[in-house]
Amino acid sequence: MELASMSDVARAAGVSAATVSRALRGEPGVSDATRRYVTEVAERMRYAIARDASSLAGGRRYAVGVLTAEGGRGDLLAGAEAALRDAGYDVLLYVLRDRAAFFERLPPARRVDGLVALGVTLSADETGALAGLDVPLVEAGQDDPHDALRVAADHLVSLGHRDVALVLTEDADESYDDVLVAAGLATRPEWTLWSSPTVAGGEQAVEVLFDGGGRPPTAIVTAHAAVAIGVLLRLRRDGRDVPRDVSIVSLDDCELVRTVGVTAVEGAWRDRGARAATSLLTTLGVRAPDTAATVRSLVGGSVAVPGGRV
Amino acid sequence: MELASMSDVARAAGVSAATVSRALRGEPGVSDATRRYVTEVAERMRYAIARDASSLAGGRRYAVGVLTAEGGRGDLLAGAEAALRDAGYDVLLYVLRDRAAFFERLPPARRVDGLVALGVTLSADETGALAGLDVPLVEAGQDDPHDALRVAADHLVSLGHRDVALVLTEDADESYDDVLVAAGLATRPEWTLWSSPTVAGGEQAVEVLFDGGGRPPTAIVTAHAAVAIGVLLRLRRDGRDVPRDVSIVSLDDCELVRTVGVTAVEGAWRDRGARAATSLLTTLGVRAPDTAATVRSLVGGSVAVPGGRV
DNA sequence: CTGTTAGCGCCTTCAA
DNA sequence: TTGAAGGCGCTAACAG
Repeated sequence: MELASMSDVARAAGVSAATVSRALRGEPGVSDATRRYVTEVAERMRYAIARDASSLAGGRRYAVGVLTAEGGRGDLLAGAEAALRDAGYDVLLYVLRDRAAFFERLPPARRVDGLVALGVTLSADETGALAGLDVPLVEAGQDDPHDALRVAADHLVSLGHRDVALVLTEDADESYDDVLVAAGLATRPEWTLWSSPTVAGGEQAVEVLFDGGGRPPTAIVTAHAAVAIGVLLRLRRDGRDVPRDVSIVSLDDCELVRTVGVTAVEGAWRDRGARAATSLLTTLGVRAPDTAATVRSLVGGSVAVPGGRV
Repeated sequence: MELASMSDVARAAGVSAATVSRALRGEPGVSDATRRYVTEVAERMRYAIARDASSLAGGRRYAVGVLTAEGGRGDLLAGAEAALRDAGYDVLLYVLRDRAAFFERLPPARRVDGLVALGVTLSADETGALAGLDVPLVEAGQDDPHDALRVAADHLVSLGHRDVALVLTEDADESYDDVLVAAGLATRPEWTLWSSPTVAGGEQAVEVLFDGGGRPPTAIVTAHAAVAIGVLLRLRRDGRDVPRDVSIVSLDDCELVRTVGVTAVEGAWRDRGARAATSLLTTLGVRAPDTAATVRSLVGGSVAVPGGRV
């Protein structure tokens, strides 16, 4: 038993293939009754369109290529995939290993309608090579976590925290303090630190925050997951209880922080991927389904009211 | 300037399209000279085959669908992608979110030559639904980490460890002890534990290993990354130095353990993904490139000679 | 609103 | 060893 083709459906429905095509794609020029009937017949026959043929005839491929780095973030990818699939696009995955070879051979050539680069920073030459494919390209990854910080700050404030320290990684700027201020928090210069995006960076940040003579914060927000882990480890080693003595929030949500139990702002990375995909879809003229629905909330157990019990 | 099509190449080379097709695909029936010339012309024109047309005409799609779970392992995916791409196959990514909808609508229908399920356990019904696609399916994820344990055990033995404890997760069986024996280690019943695949599980394992009256091990091997983290945290909290007092090896290599600095057996997950893909390719009749080249070694800093300094 | 007619770019017979 | 012809399943003009 072969899979049903469009002409099979047409025959079964007693119409022409063109009508089936129009009906199924929601094209105008088909009566409601016909469209309904054809749709029903197609479903009953479990008809699945042959994209190859469709692409060949229509010129559009209904596929986008997603470029990721080896060891890239899975949630970035998942977010993009979700948005693309919801829009009816196939997702061709390209994991960049041998970059030179990739940009030389350009495997996505003639295979995709657009490209999304997720968490890979493209050089000018590489961007130029991709331009040869003659399809739109969207890059994601340079986005900043202001939104996530907003969520975290609001939550901490609602719990009564007033003394919140911020451990940023190198690519951040002072504008993050503004978010804290907007949330109703007082900022202090010594509570905004920069560290390397590593566990060691987090450990050092704790030293700075608690060794100086100043008042120690009741909560620490980190921009990077590894830093959050470092903060946690150092606080514990110093005999401080998390979250009783100090709360921790990671703006960077990943398997790592979840497993260790650090509270993180959820969905930030998924969002980025989805936004990139949506942006590309818009360029492609597709009215992309709303992405705003992504949940952004806190998960984890490293946050409590300041100085008290949970 | 449009992209060159096969007939463009044919015209430029002064041959028929059929000859170009045969030459480029390595089909027999073309003189060496012609093949070389055609290949050269195609390269010069930067010809890229239109897969849509190729699939339509040839019946094979040169694409396989990869099913992954949301939040699935990136390295499993990367391993599969590498193997598939090396074999000239496109990789269609399907992140399973709404499983019911996925198996009802079956988006890969008529789009792939085969399916690889990575880290998703398929129910009988789901497998049945996929069978309707009439393409081969390979699942990966149930593989066991005996190989990784072998690497870890050999390394620990070479450092002089004799007392090695094993913290397995629920899906493991006693056969792991055999690997330790083969590596020249003495096993003891109380040194083989089962725990939940969580940080808490690792912490509890340490309690059991060190609170009992028996001799404590000098090294702990865990099958799961989160467990390794738990072991590390608990040992530290108990005032034991890692790796001076106790070495830790995680058979499960991931961002998590690397970031925290736990030694892990590298490449295990990549390998699984690649093996699954290779297996599928074999089913598809493709002589898959050798995957054995994947490095399997130890990375990280949580291992030292027993009882001594590094 | 619906059907008919041509291809889309390639692979696969079949002849030469 | 090569070329010519047909068709894969669908969409996009055209007619009705």
